[in-house]
Amino acid sequence: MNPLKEALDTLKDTGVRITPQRHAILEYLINSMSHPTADDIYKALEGKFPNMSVATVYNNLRVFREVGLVKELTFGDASSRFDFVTSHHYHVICEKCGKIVDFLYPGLDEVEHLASHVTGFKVENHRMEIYGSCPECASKEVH
Amino acid sequence: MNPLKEALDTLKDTGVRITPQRHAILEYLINSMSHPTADDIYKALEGKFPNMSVATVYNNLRVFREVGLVKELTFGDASSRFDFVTSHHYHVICEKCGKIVDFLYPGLDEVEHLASHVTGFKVENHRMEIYGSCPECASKEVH
DNA sequence: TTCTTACATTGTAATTGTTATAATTAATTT
DNA sequence: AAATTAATTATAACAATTACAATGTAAGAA
Ligand SMILES: [Mn+2]
Ligand SMILES: [Mn+2]
Ligand SMILES: [Zn+2]
Ligand SMILES: [Zn+2]
Repeated sequence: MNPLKEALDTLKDTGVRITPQRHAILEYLINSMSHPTADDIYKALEGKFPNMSVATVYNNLRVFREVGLVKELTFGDASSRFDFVTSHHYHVICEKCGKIVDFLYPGLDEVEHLASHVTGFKVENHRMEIYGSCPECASKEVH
Repeated sequence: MNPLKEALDTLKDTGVRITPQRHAILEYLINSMSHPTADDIYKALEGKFPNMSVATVYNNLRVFREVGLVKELTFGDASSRFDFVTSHHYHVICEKCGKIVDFLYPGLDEVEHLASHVTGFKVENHRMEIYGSCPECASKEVH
């Protein structure tokens, strides 16, 4: 089944109304294959929805996050980015141009276990990102 | 040698003037043994420096970051936290009360290597945090 | 010392991403 | 259809941070 249809089913199951705006935001998240900001989405859809409020984008991204359809990525400096949730993965980020690349890695269970053991925390999850220069930016560096 | 003295030497070596405000901010960062926000520092020092501007705190934290004395920690939602740099470590964070605990773990070199291999990035560093409930909050949960 | 210049601090305004609020519109239930 | 509930819109508010201009301070040259 295609991911959009599946996402819409999730909304239906959790009693969240499927509005044209929500449909469009989901569709954009899935098709863009990137990690857009709320503003990216807002701008991308202003052709189709000239009257949509930026608050609607934020509201709906929060709704999607709450039902587990999207993951919010927060990289310190700038604004949040949103990732349509497929399988669990990490991100490799270019510090020069900001490019974000998905990166699969088998879960770091051992780290979570050790952290729990050492600190006494009930560990739920973790985040990890890898930073560096993408091939394009790295090649520009050496000139 | 004590860390404050060492930090002041670093400033001297890099040609950064040691002002009373800078001295006090560094001292607070080292002695508090925590991960304060800029505002925490500002409030903690307003007794000693009633006229210090919040801009001064931000300016100097940036200076300290640039010369490698402090690390800025950005956890999405709230404001940045600042960590006086000692040895490399990770953080375990309570999602209930916000407590932050240092956590030592041998470097995840393997992850960096694989990421570099798979994406072609020139990998520089990574970040990782572990999330869960601290012992106090976890015990409150089960009631 | 006095003059000069560079750096630092202060107070405040501006900026940015995000959220809150109230009014309006749309969808669902009765 | 009427009533109820949820969603959207427009705009104001907010909080963290930065920019800016004016003032203050310290080191170096004369
Ligand atoms: Mn991703
Ligand atoms: Mn720490
Ligand atoms: Zn790049
Ligand atoms: Zn806690």
